Amino acid sequence: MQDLKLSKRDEWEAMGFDLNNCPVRSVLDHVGAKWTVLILFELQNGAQRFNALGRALPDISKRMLTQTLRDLERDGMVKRQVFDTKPPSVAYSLTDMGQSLMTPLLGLVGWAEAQMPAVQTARKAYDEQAARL
Amino acid sequence: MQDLKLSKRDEWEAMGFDLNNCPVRSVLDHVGAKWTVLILFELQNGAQRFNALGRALPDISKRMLTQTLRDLERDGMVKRQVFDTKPPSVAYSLTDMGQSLMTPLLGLVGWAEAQMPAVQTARKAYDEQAARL
DNA sequence: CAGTATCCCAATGGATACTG
DNA sequence: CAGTATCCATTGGGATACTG
Repeated sequence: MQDLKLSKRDEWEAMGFDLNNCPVRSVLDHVGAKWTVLILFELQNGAQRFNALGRALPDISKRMLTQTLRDLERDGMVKRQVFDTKPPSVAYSLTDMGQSLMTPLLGLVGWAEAQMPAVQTARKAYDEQAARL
Repeated sequence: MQDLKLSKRDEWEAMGFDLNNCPVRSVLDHVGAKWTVLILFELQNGAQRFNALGRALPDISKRMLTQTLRDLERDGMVKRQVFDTKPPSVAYSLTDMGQSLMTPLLGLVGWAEAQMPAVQTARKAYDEQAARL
C-alpha cells in the first residue's frame, strides 16, 4: 500500500506500463488501421493470393495491401506462404492466432452494426445542436 | 443471383456500402484513436470531471482530452453535464450505449492481453529474420 | 504475379499560450 | 475549472512508376 498517493500515471510507470510500447495498443492499432479488418474478414474465407485479395477489397492499393499484410504477418496473425513457381505465387492465410482474433473482433463489429442507428441519431442531434450556435 | 460476376467492391457499392462513410468503421475509429479506450475505461469508475480525467490519464493534453470527449459525446457514448457553479464544473459519464460498448471492448482487450506474449514472440522472430537479410 | 520505390498530401496529435 | 486557439512535427496512406 505504499503507492497510495500515486497518480494513475505514476502507478502505470511503476508497473513498467508505457503507452508507446503497450501490447494492448498494438492490437487496437490493427483494429484502427484502415484495411486490417477488411483483410482479416476476407481471409476468413480461406487462404488467398495477393492479387485475389486486392481484387476482393474495394480500392486498396498494392502499397497498402503489402504493408497491412506485413504488419499482420509480423504480429503472427497472418501466414505468408511463397510457392516457387513462375510467375511467383504467394498465399496468405490466417494463423490460429489470427483466427482466434475473429471472435472478439466479430463481437465488436456486431455491436457496431447493431448500434449504428442509435449512433447516427445521436450524431445528427449533436450536429444540429452545434449548428444552432 | 444476377450479381454472380460482380466483384466484392461492386457488390458493396450496389448495397450502398461506402468505406468513407461506414458506420462500422466509425466505431472502429474510436477504438483505434489514441485515448478513447483509456477514457472509456476510466469512466467506467463513474462520472468524472474534466481535470480529474486529465489527472488519471498518462500525459494526455487538454487539447486531446477535449477532442476525444467531444467525439465520444457526438456519437452518444459519453454524456457531458455542466453545473452552473463558479468556477464551472463539468462531469462526464458513460451513456447506456457507452456502457454497452464495454462488453465487446473488454472482449478485445482481454484477448490482446492474453495473446501479448505470443505476439511479442512472433514479432521478435520476424524482426530477427528480417535482420538476417 | 507479387511486389518496391518515390513522391506527396491530408490528417493526427503534441506543445504552448491564452480565456471566461 | 474547463476549456480555445495556434502552430508545428510526425504519420498514414494515396498515386504513380518501375522490377525480378
